[in-house]
Amino acid sequence: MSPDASSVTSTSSASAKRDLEIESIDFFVRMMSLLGLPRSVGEIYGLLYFSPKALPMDQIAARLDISIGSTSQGLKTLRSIKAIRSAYIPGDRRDHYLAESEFRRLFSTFIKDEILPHLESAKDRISRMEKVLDSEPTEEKDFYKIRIEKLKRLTQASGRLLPALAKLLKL
Amino acid sequence: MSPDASSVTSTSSASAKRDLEIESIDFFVRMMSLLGLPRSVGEIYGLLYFSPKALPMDQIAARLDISIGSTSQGLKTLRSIKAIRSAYIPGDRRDHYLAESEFRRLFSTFIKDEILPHLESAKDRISRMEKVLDSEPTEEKDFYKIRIEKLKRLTQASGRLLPALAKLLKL
DNA sequence: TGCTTATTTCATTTTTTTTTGAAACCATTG
DNA sequence: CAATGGTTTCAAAAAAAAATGAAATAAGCA
Repeated sequence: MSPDASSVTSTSSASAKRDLEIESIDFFVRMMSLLGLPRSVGEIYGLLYFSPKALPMDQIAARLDISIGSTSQGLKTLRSIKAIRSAYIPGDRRDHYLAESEFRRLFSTFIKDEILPHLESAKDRISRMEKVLDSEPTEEKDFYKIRIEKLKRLTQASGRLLPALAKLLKL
Repeated sequence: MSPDASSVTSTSSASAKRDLEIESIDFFVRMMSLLGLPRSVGEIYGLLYFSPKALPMDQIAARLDISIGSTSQGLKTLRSIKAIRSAYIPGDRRDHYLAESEFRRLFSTFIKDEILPHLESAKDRISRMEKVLDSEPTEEKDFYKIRIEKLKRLTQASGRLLPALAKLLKL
């Protein structure tokens, strides 16, 4: 029964805002978990996405009822994938955060940072495989050759497709 | 120094095969974890991918040194995403498994089974948001309207792009 | 410079996910 | 139709991932 300490600044329905907020948080928690990011990261982004004003860390933690440790970590992650940016609020020492609403760019960053590096190391691995196969006389050489060839094509195709996709999303 | 109990059926270098196997397992463990699938699933697929002959469950478990419980579970997962198929070996009661080498199809299945359903529920959620926004007079209505609009565009774009991508991969 | 407030870091705890191993179940065959 | 071999299931254990909370650090202000 304690009154909500957070600022109720408007005369308009707080519950409508809350409803939207909750749907948004729910939406992004799922979305982020699809990208393998922890729940707290989705919660933070979801909250910021439907917040008309930039929010400082302590308010984010309070509204979501998570620790400031998680919040700090989550904000760090979101900064690293450029999903949020901080806004300067005069007369307030705290950093204030806004969601980068162009969510598609986020995917693009994700592809670039999380997927493409794996592809790079895949290329190295395939070279190693080819070297092994050449170096020793192995039965079923054809079988192995074909499999390696298929892996190679897969990584090449991805190496072309993903950057194209990333570019497409950035627009 | 104990002799390897697993079948050494050929005169060709077993170590070359082993090397390829290890690289393959390593490769697919990473790949599958990118899709959020457990390590054991990647291991099994990696082993099968570079196995010229179909392997029964107990041999898979033995080679990977994992429990038959994990193996059974992993095979079930791989079957569900059509990443493997079983081959009938006359005179042997055990099921034998082969990797479906067209790995791209696997992505396609993944998109269809794991991502598109989320998109469906996202549409419902957005309708709910619109209803909330219409029902109550809220300040910053424009802000919320724009955000909902952006979400809508995102899901619509994905709803078009992903099936197209899935089709492309299936070829 | 020292004081205060904000933020980060990180060891510990909690939660979630994955693996194990044994029992239950199934299916073939002698 | 029992016995054997193969597979699945699932409760418990182990491992991995995430969240907490408090100490360390940084950063603005008097």
